Amino acid sequence: MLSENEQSSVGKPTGLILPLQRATHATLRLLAARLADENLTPSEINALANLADGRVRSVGEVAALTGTKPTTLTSVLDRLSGRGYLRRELDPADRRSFLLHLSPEGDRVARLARAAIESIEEAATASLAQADVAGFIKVLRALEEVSQ
Amino acid sequence: MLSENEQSSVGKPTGLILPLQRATHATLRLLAARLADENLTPSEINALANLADGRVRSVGEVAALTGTKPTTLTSVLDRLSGRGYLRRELDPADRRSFLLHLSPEGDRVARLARAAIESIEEAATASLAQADVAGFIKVLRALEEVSQ
DNA sequence: TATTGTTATACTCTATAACTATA
DNA sequence: TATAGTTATAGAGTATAACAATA
Repeated sequence: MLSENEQSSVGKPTGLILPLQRATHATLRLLAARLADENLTPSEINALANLADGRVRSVGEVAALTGTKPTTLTSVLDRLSGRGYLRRELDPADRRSFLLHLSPEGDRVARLARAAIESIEEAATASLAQADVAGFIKVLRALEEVSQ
Repeated sequence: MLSENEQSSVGKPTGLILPLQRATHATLRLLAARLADENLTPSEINALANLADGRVRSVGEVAALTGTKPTTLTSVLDRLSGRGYLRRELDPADRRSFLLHLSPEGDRVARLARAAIESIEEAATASLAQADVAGFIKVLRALEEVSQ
């Protein structure tokens, strides 16, 4: 008899994507709850967290980092911009493109988002081996790669 | 000087949740594209795939498996039911609860969804070690657990 | 001609609150 | 009283097509 994780023959990788979506939903909800004071939606958190390192990025770059399309980002950026968290500035090097600049207040919230994310990550991986985390990242990258 | 992925002290697990969301977006889109003939949304695919093993489940159970709330599922189930893919049947053991039964056609589509998922999983993990996949699952479970 | 990003548009996703039926 | 699930409602997420500006 085989256990649930070794169902069939050799290393059949069943049950990666469904748990992936489940975990994404769960972490998204927790994240929004932890940041309830800032009243941020998952997409807003995601966008801010991807700008939290202080680097200026274009809309397209943030779209790629969040895994969405520029068109999806527009309304998110509108809201963040409306709150004064960031502003769009024409890229002098390519005037079709906008560079996203965080305001000091936006930077504060972005750091908060990043900290909340790291706190969850640390809690989750505290009792796991480094090799497991490394495997996690490898599989994630592979899933991304085949999904391009 | 430290690289971006080793910012602070020891094995700080930075960069799990952001890539998680990115990979989720990417796989969701690929999945919908692969199943374009069936015209299914990500949530419909997710629900069906979680019923594809032929087991009868309640709305609440599928909600837990997909990582959403029952209220979110209602419209998804309405659409699937409207297409004749499943029907809600009162649970005789608890008449507040509905059991979800796939029709033969629903079962066909659910298997298709499951197969598409497995195909992506196999492509992604083909060149990875079993230990990496095992680590992936462990981290996923841990993230879910701390996010309850 | 091709690309960046927005606008217009159309659905889907998501959840809270209120409700019904059952436990 | 508590729980399962729906309905009503409101807003956020998602993408395609059309467009303007720039490359």
